[in-house]
Amino acid sequence: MDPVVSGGLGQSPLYKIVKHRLLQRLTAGEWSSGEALPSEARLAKRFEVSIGTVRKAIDELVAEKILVRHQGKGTFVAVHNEDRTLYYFFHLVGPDGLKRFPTSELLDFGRARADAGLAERLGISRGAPVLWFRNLLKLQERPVVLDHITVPQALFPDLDEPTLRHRESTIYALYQSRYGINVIRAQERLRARSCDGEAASVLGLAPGAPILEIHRVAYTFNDVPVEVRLSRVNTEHHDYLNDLGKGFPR
Amino acid sequence: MDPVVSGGLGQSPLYKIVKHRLLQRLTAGEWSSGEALPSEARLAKRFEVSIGTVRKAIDELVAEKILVRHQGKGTFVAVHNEDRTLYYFFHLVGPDGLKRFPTSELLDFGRARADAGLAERLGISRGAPVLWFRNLLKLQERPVVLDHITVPQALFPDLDEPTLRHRESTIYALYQSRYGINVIRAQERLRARSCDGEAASVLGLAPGAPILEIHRVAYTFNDVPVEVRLSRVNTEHHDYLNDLGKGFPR
DNA sequence: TTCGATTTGTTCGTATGTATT
DNA sequence: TAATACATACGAACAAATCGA
Repeated sequence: MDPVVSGGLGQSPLYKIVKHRLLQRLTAGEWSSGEALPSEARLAKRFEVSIGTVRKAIDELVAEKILVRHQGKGTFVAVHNEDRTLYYFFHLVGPDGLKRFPTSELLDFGRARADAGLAERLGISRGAPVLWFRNLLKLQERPVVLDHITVPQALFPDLDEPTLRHRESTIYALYQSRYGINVIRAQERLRARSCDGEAASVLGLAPGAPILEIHRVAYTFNDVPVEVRLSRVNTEHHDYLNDLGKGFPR
Repeated sequence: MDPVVSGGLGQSPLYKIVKHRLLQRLTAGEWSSGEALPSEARLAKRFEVSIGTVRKAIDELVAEKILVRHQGKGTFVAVHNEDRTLYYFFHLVGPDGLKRFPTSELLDFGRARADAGLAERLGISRGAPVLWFRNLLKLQERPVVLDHITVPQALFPDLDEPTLRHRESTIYALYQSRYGINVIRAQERLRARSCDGEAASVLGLAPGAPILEIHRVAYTFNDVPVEVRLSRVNTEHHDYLNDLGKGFPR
């Protein structure tokens, strides 16, 4: 049952197969975040292909921000701690158009079971245990985002309130460093809604004021969902910035 | 003043120089939209580089959706008429998550002069003549988006109301086919706001209802701005869909 | 239908340049 | 300085898709 022969990618080009095998090793945790992969020459030997074929496979993984190359040093598993990836899933900017690092405050933490909708979005069974928590993001002292985040218990066995509260970096960096889960993709759906009373008071808005709602599902390798998140954003003083046509070199 | 030697890219790799020269020819209109470029072998001869170097230059232009390759046929200037690019700048989906082609209705058309803010965003001088028009988009008979669009007069010399009203495809396809202007990139800033009375009536909402405001600046080659657009979106029944981490192959 | 010419796609190999340690 | 690693550039051969004779 070698995926090279049987898997979903029957008659694929060699470099796609190499890419797939690299993804498998990555998923299996052979190289953890921040760690260097073997050199291209070594990988070429291991997979018994030319170095150019390995490069082409890595090219795509770099384009997908799963790997990072450094000339003279090596190829590394992308880390969510670094400037390059830190703002990859964070789109809010002030009037000046610059992204700033938000401060984060954990509000609640709890356990529950997945209802039908949640189960479908998380790819788990109905009634499966989940963890949820609410998080408040502030930009320049001003409360801006109220997040309600839900994850499958199974993927984050020992995740609890103090772990979340005392984390060092972003939530996705925690997923990565502590649970080996790499968020590499997300789908967001944005809409304008009226603010309910509680969110209003947290965000410093009048009840009924317009807010931006963002429903996000975050995925790891192979499109496996790992998190569902509802963000409610006060867009009085900040915008959601979206660059179209910038997912390319330089 | 050959950019290879002097231009902004002094000591660049060869393939970057080839890419830059291709962009120049594109801007100069040597190949118009939908047209085929010379074969890679011919381009390699013309630029006196290897075919691999030409391929690497074209690779990036394809990643930027400026060119499209078809095995066995050739390399073509991307056209905004096709499914692949049609929805590139259109992000609204219904509850099912599927994009549908909107119907478009021109509401107003007029001429004005650029104020300070507009001049800055369009990269023109204050007081320069501009054209503006409002456009209503409907999805499944329902009015969803009210666009207020402003462009520099200079780039669209003979653009008038009937031309806009009787266009065959999208607005960007018109820019491309009639004025040779390729919109390849845009920056959008989204926020939630309350709806003013007029927009409310056009969009079938109560005055003061929350709407999604999208401020867009659209760019052509070399980051030259060509259009400023304010979209007001009724997100009662439609979402703005944003895929993060999908700007890559397959 | 078949065949051949053309064009892009894949794979290999090699040499050299540049950054890091 | 030397060794290592990625980056660039070249060339060759064959595969796969397309199109017209």
